[in-house]
Amino acid sequence: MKTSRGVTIADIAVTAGVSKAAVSYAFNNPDRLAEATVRRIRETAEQLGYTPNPLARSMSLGRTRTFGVLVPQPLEDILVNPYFAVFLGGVAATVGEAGYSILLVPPDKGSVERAIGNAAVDGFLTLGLEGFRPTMHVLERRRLPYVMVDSEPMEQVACINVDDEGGAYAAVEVVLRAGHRRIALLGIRSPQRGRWKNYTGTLQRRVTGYRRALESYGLTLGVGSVRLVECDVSEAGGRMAMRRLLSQRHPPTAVVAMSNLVAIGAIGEAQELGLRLPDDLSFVGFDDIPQVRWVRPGLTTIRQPSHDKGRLAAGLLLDLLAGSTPPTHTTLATELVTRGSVGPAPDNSNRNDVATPRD
Amino acid sequence: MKTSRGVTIADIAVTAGVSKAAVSYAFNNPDRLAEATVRRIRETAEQLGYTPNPLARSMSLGRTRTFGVLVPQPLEDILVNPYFAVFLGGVAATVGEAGYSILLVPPDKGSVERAIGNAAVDGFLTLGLEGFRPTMHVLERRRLPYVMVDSEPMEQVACINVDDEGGAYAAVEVVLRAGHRRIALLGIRSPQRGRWKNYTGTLQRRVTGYRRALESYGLTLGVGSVRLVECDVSEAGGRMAMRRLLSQRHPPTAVVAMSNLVAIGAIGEAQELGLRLPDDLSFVGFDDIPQVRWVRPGLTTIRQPSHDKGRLAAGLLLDLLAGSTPPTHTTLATELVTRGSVGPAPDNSNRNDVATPRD
DNA sequence: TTGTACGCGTTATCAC
DNA sequence: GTGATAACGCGTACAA
Repeated sequence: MKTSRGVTIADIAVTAGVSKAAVSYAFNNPDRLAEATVRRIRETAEQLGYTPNPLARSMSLGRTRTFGVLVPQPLEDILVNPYFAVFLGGVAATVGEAGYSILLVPPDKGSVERAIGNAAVDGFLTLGLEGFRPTMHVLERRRLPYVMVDSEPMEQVACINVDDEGGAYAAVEVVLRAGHRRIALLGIRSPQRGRWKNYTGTLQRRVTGYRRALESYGLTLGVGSVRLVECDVSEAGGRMAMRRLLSQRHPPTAVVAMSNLVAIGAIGEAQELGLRLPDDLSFVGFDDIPQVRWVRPGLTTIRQPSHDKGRLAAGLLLDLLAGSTPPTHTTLATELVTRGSVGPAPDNSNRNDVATPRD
Repeated sequence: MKTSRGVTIADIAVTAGVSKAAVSYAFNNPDRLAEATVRRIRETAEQLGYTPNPLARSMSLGRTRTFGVLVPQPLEDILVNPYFAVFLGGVAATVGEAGYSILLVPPDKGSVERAIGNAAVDGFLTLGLEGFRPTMHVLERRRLPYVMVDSEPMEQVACINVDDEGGAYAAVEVVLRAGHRRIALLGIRSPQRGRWKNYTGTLQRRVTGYRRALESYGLTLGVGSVRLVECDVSEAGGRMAMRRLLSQRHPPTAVVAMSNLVAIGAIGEAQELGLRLPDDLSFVGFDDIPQVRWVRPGLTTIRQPSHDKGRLAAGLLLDLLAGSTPPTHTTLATELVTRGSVGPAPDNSNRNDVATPRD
């Protein structure tokens, strides 16, 4: 039982003594009506406190002027990372000009698929999907355009990615060059639970970059003192991982993280445990969150253009919607930003390793 | 001309040889149908690649399961502030459990009112509205429940606020106690363009707190070397303001900002200009963004529970929607967090002021 | 299980 | 040139 049926176009039509169509025209196509009629209709609408029902309008028009941003984790987990805000800012900048809104679409009771089905949007932007097969299937079913960001590039699917492999390669190369051989890679918690050989998309590309860099120095991921540890993408996740790493027999002398947030957490933990940076421990991060410049020592990091990713992805989605473009693939460059968090490997830190550079 | 009319409930009805109603029941009320029928309907739905249209469903049910978060500025401006992400995280935590989504609602071509009209939501959360009268009018028209956060408390309107006045008082008191008399207050760019006597809501409460603290030391805002400067809520805004302040004849010895982001920008600028903290210049911030702990020296700040604001606001909106609660007002406490950014006023810094404490 | 009214605005078609 | 009529979009839910 509804207590207050909102004022509808029909109410105005009756009160003003015109048809529903006239009311609609008075707002959307005033030229078709006599000026006096338009005025009268608008006045009665004003008096009755009429507000068009956006749902009904969307229903008729067949579009919502809303884009869904699909994320694979609960929003409260993702929002802690400024990286997401930067990306979203890029999306918003492009989408806002076109008069579109942004619907945040986290998993519904753990299911990304269910969430897709419930979202009243004109298209989707997906960010960092890992197990993307079933998700894509549902996306295709909805017959809505979508752009995948940070995923595995697929034929006929619009994708925006960055050069993760190159960035990852550069990140590890930095510490290898500095003489480090006991290296911990701080990954991102994934459905694969550490089995990096099963990675896809962004994670896979990064691991490939790591491995290539390691191999050029004769090292192998997972062998000896080079290991990959998955952790929550948060400061706490970095701290926890760091604590575990430092409690081991041969703790790493360098830490390469897939996320600045994780790197900063790890740095905080290391510092609180009395280690000095970069003398005792070196760090490399990944991302370009603006706040990284607040930390001391400066964090050497792989910059990726998150804001541009958002802008481009949103622009591409608008193009797809307009039907003016085929689904394209774009890969943006990453860039090594050198600051103070990487130093030479401590003396004698490599006594357990025989690896030497090949090149 | 549509190229691909999506599969609808009617298509399935025809193919499966049943009525539309049966199809609907097969998904939402299977017990009313024979098992075999349900199975047959679901199978044909599967084969045809049916996806329910969320718009049509919302239309029927009269609810969208979406909340709109109304912000008074373009999203890309607001998203740079981690404060917003924290707030949104609180909203998401509460709203997600209830199966609701979040629609971000920035001004549409500069108009908050237009944006309200276009949003297909069940209710609104507003954040930091300044010129709120016309906005409220439009909100009321839509006859949707809404909760105002960081605004001027109004009768019959659900509001969540923090003790801005107390927080502001404490912020200024800290630097007054430390002997500072040349104090710059870094405000937030508002439609009032610096005329703080016209402030309402959060800004008004903060200025009131500032003034009360100043008065207890015989100082007056806007007189002598105590001034309020509005600036963009961003690091750049803080930097710009700081640069201007330091170029004046009698630069401040203490800076009290309404935002940590602004404070950090100002600190960065001051440091780059060769000033040492807190010896040459003291700073106090406002907010509780997590990343504030990354800056050195530690920023003394007024902590406000942004995450809780989001949680409570969303919870209140859910209650309003359920009709189980009247619109209530809640004020959360603020708290002074002392770190290293406030030091004693430099000697002879007060030679231009005669003010002394009264109490 | 079915038929059908309903929610609400848009727009093509038709009449004056 | 003005305005009305009615179909449409798509699922839901009540009466039969």
